[in-house]
Amino acid sequence: MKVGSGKPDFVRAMVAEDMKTGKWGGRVHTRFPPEPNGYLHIGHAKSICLNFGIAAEFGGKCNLRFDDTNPVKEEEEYIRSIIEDVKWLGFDWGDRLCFGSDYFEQMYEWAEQLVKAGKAYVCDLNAEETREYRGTLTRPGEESPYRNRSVEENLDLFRRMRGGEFSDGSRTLRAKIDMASDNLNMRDPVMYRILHAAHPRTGDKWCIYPMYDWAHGLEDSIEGVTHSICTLEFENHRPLYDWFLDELGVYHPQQIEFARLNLSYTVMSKRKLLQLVEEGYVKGWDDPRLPTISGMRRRGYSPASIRNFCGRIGVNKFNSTVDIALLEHCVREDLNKSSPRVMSVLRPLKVIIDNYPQGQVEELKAINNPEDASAGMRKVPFFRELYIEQGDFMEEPPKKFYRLAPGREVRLRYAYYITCTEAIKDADGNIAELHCTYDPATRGGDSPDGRKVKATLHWVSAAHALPAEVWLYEHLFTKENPDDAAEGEDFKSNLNRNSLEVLTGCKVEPSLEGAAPLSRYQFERMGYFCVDPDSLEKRGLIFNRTATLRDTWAKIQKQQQSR
RNA sequence: UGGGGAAUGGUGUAAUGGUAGCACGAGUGACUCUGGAUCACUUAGUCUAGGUUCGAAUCCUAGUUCCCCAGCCA
Repeated sequence: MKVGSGKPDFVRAMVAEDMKTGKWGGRVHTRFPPEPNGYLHIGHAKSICLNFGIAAEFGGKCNLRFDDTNPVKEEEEYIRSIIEDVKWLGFDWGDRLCFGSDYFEQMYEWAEQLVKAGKAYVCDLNAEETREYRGTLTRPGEESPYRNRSVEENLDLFRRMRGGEFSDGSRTLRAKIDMASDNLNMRDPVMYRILHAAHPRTGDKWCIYPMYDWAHGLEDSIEGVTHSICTLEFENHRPLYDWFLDELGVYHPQQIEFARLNLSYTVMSKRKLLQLVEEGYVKGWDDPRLPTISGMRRRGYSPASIRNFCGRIGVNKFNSTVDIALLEHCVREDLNKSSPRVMSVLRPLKVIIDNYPQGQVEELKAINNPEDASAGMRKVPFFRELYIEQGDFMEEPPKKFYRLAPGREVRLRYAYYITCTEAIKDADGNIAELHCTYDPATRGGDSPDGRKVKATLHWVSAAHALPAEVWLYEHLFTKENPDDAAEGEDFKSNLNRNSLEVLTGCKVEPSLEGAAPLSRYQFERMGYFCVDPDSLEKRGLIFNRTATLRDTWAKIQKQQQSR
């Protein structure tokens, strides 16, 4: 599957160069290595598209690998969701579903090898002492008093660590590198810590667990990865990645770092997403307002639109924030071509066609998708009583308002021209219903006398419409950069209070009867909507708004108001 | 103030010594049975200062700004 568009980014250029020089024997093997401690988000999608995309483009392979080396943070549920999300995005790892934990035994043997070579030692410093000995950014560290234990003692202690003799945090296995290194990662990094915790996959077999720096390169090496693509913050870790593999003398992949994705008006860090979920600011990991893959799926994003987005944003080595408008553009672009049109009234206003025969029903032909002739036609019922959108009528229309008003004629899409004769108000002075007349000669929506109208409205038959609930979403945050908060406040203070608006009493076209969960539609003139998975079991039809359509009138209104 | 990275329109990205291009956004207009879509046009950029060169986003020097690193997280 071709994911990228146009010119190769610097990673692809590197891979292409390696193919030319035969560095890896003509092989390309990447991996997507999530830690199962949260749900995947659009930032991960960038990495997924990069890794799987490169493999596909160069005739290579890409593994899905869980970097599950920390049992206290990782859960089965996350593994399940990650598998589902990567698959949904359209990628295939074949039989290469891998787990770092499957290599624990091999990693342990390699650790013993380093101990025997005098390159690793058991250290009795606790966490706080370790930190003190490490020094600071500008001051070199000091060597641990346990640094020069004999190989025999280290081996004995390390085996007893594995055997469960010692308590959590009481000892570590450390690489013996250089406490004076400018790179803090090289100041005798911890390889193993003691953690008497059950692991989702290995149960209680282990009470020592490998650290990322020790484990990751080994996982890549074992799997025969050629290009180990990770994010920028690991650039400082590459010397360590290389050191372990070199000291072991094993197959040595190349680590390449790229910048993670930032998106305006949202947050991407797992920590912040977890906080929003746990503290109830959103309804769960799959809340449609979240940039999680599951949230976007529920919102109505298509896998193709996400892949397309990832191909457009590029890959680089500097931090940047992509305008969320580009993401929205990508969904609209895809959904415009693929989604069936339907007429739904979100905020209904009753219309009575006074001169339309009582009890009569006509089935009018409507086009399912003007962008796709193969989508065919459908019938929509027309009736004496209808609903139109409240916003499509104004008693005193301002300039540039083309829609219905007293005495004005408009077209009902695929139906008739109607003219408003009277607006009935309720006790509070709100418009309660409209009386109109229709012109029978305009059946289907065209006037034989060539008469033009300025507006075409969507509508539903009051007798046939289905009730529905529609959830409208706006950006989760009011600020482009949610972290831009006042003194003493954090990103949560920038949460958009209007990010969700629940509309009840909506009226949707009868053809939507039994619409499948997650199916996507364009509600004409209103936007793209997706059937919420909770729909059927709970309160009947529920739709999530994926994106609005471009709304020229809303723009004019805004301009008029700001004047 | 140690080390490692990086700077191109509002935003994201091309141009590897030879016309600064594309996309999103914004604006204007055309068209339209979705004020949708589509199409056309416009807008706006090489971090700064020197230098090399016929010619610099690209090479050199100095500076500025931003990001990452002091978890027994990944």
